[in-house]
Amino acid sequence: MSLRERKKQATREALRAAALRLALERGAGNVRVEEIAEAAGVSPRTYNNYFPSREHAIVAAITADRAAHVAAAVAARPAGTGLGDAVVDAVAGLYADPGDHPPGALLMIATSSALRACYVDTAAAIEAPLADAIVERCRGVDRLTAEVLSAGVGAAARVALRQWLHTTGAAPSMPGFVVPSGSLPDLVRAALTPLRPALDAIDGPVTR
Amino acid sequence: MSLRERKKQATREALRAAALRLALERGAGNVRVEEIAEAAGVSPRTYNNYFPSREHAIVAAITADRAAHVAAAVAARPAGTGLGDAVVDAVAGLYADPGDHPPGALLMIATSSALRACYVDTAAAIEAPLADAIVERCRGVDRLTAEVLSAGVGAAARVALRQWLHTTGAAPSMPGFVVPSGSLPDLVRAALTPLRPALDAIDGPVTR
DNA sequence: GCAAAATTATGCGCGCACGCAACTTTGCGT
DNA sequence: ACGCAAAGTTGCGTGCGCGCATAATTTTGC
Repeated sequence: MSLRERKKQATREALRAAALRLALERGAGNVRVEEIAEAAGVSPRTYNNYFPSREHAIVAAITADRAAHVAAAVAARPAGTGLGDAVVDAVAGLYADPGDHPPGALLMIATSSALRACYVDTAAAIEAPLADAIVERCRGVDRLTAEVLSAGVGAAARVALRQWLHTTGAAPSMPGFVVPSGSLPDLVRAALTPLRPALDAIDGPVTR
Repeated sequence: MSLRERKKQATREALRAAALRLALERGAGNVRVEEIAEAAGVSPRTYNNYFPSREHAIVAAITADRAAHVAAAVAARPAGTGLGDAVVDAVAGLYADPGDHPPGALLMIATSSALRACYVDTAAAIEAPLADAIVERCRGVDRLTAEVLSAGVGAAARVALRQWLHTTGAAPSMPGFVVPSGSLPDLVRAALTPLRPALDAIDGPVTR
């Protein structure tokens, strides 16, 4: 990897880290782009060369590179597995890994509506690679079908995310008291279930 | 209806009309919010009390109230019809009606990337009423399933819209030369087809 | 009718996103 | 080692979205 790309990734990571740290320190709404940029040792203008909005850097510190994982996870399933099982396991697995998130991060995201919207939208990032993974796995399907199914999966994930964040963060009256109300992976699985007939109709229309 | 609501609707309509007219006259990118507001006889600040962004007023002049139509269209299908037929017909019917759009309007939307994104996002507006219509029609389904299915339908519509706008507007080299590349309703139907197994699995799991 | 209450319109200010035009750094061939 | 083209960074200016406080307008209660 060239020096250029290493520097870019270093800057991106520095911005992510600075954004998350500052947001945790003083609350999501009290962080200016200028401050994030300064903490990362970079110009305010440069910040928007890396992230399209103020919230994206904070959320990116948590979601990092989900997109790449999905495609790999779908491709990693044994060839005998049905599309439904492969996709559901892959997507649910995305949200099963706790990662190294600072404990208050998800709570903060659930609290701020702007961050919620941004976090929910990250589910859209899995659609394109998922479509590629589907056409790669099931050669018979056309492009439109693959895109519709992956968009449907993304939409279901968004519904699950939204519901989870809503029930999790909806406790403004008593701060510090948060009930996860069920694990996220289970909620994602439940949200994906109504789509399984559509998924399963692809690769195994006669296998039953 | 009270005087207040009538005035509000009049203002909203005036803003829509002014936005569309100005955008058609001098191009989508050469219209400032201030000008739209002035043409509608209202303060610039008031504009953003009616529309959240500059593009929304323009797009709203075309899409108007799609959301209400979907719920009505789904509910209007005979009770014997399956959920799949009802939803597909209702959504496809939305885009079949040519309406009274000025001829260049859709071309303009297809040309500007910002307007494209905004127009595609309007498909999300049908999700909430569609979810309501689904729980209304099929009493057995839980809320999560209805929301996931309607979100999937909205996602499929977005894919269709995006593809249609892409193939329609992708002719920057030869302006004025536009091939619709197939009717939008047919494309919507095609995009909804992969989801039919999921839709049909709801109300008629034993009817086959 | 009229004054209080509720709702809406407006002005102001701030921060953000981004196009544009310099300027600086990096990669690469000679 | 040198220089040039490509890529990245920065400052500047503009328009936008919106929170907030205030004025104008409609509705309500009497």
